[in-house]
Amino acid sequence: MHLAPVEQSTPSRCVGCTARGRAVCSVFSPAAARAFDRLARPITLARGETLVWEDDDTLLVGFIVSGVVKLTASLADGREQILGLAGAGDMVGRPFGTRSSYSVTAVGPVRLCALGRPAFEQFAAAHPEVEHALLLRALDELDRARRWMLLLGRKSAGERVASLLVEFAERSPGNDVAFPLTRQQMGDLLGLSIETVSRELTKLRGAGLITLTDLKHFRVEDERCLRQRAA
Amino acid sequence: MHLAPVEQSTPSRCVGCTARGRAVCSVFSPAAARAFDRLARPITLARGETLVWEDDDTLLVGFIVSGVVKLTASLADGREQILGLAGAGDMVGRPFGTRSSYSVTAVGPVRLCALGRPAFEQFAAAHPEVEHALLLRALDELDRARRWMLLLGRKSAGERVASLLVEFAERSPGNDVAFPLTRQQMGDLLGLSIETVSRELTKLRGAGLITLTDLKHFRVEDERCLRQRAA
DNA sequence: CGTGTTCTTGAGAACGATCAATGGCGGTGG
DNA sequence: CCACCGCCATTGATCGTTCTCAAGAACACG
Repeated sequence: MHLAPVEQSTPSRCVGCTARGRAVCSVFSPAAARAFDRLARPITLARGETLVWEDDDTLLVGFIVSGVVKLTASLADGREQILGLAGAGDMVGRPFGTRSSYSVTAVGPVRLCALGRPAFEQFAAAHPEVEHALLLRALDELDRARRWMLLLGRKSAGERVASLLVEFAERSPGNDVAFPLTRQQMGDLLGLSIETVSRELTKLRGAGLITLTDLKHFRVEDERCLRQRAA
Repeated sequence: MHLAPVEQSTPSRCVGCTARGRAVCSVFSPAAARAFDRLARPITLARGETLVWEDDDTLLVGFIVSGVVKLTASLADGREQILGLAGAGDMVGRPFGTRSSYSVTAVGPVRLCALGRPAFEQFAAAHPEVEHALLLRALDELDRARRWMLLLGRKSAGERVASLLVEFAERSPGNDVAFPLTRQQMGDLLGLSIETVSRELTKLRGAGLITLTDLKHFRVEDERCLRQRAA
């Protein structure tokens, strides 16, 4: 029969996607995956490239396949705040809204899977399980943003840096952790100057809580104490 | 006929609800409204009463009918940060998650409409239009939280206070605005001490941008300049 | 092996917190 | 009705933390 189900003849690219397990896409039904596949196209960003600009119309929604992007907001005089990081499986962009209130910029090389915002909105509306998954993620992100507000509003510089190192350590398998960010980016995330970040790191080193093996790597020597300092 | 549609005989309390137009409930189908009505019960809180405690299990989801609640997180030594305010029509609680990462406390007398978290989750899952509305709200809240992160991380005390006054003014119809918060609460929201808030208010008064008619009311004299100071 | 970038360290200034005292307002009870 | 009390807000003086400016060191790149 040459009238075999046409779906079989368009194998989904999603199937082999390395971010599949972590992304919203994991809840796609086979039909949804095929529909998504037709709409999405791959995009790559080099380090420093910006996908969405603050205050611009959001034309795209993307799902990160690999790499890390930062979400940043800034003031007229150039002061910048990193609002969050997004990695493999995370969504970037703002469905159901026109203006983006932040920029999305690649921290390193990034691959993602993008579609037009209106197309994605239609797709989501047609698949309640997708909207449910988006809701769960949005609520999680909201919790994370709010926890960060406590850090920005009330924690001291030392507590902020310790908190960040704990977060890095939690995301890393071994005891030896790589800084995924430059000092400048850590400052922008913590609401501190680059010099203060550096000084607090040397304080922690001096206290024996961490060792800086390399400029880009550290080792947690006393996790208990480090967590305590994170307050 | 005594077999008239049974739905007609259980009029929905939602129908007369004053928060109806602003809440997620506005998208309820008649059937959804009746189902919601069976599950929800009214709750009142006095000023200072806490509905949900930080780090506690979230047992309830509520929709505010009138009044204002604050969402707060705090550190072991008592430092506190207000993460946001919720008013008529807003949802409080954390569906689809067990632990609340913040407390919910009444700023003044509050009336709300509450149901058990699991019951609400089932209800939401059964009504995709409700989940869609929740998603839109969650994304909006996320944008607001992130805008606040820029304030907490990078704005000066003067800019923070001006930003807050602009927000108050935007929510008020006339030029004469009431502070919905005490100085302490404003400090907790802005990540500042109570004294700094007070000093910045007098600076703005001295500059002629606002007049403090009463301790609890101010008038915007130069909105353009005030916005400029909000950076 | 330079050259540019990033990181560290230091000195000084500025900003906001803390401590302390005073003033204003509302509620309560005599 | 007034006096008292408690809470909230303002103002001042001082202290500490963090930022800014500046120089030098370590590293990454061609």
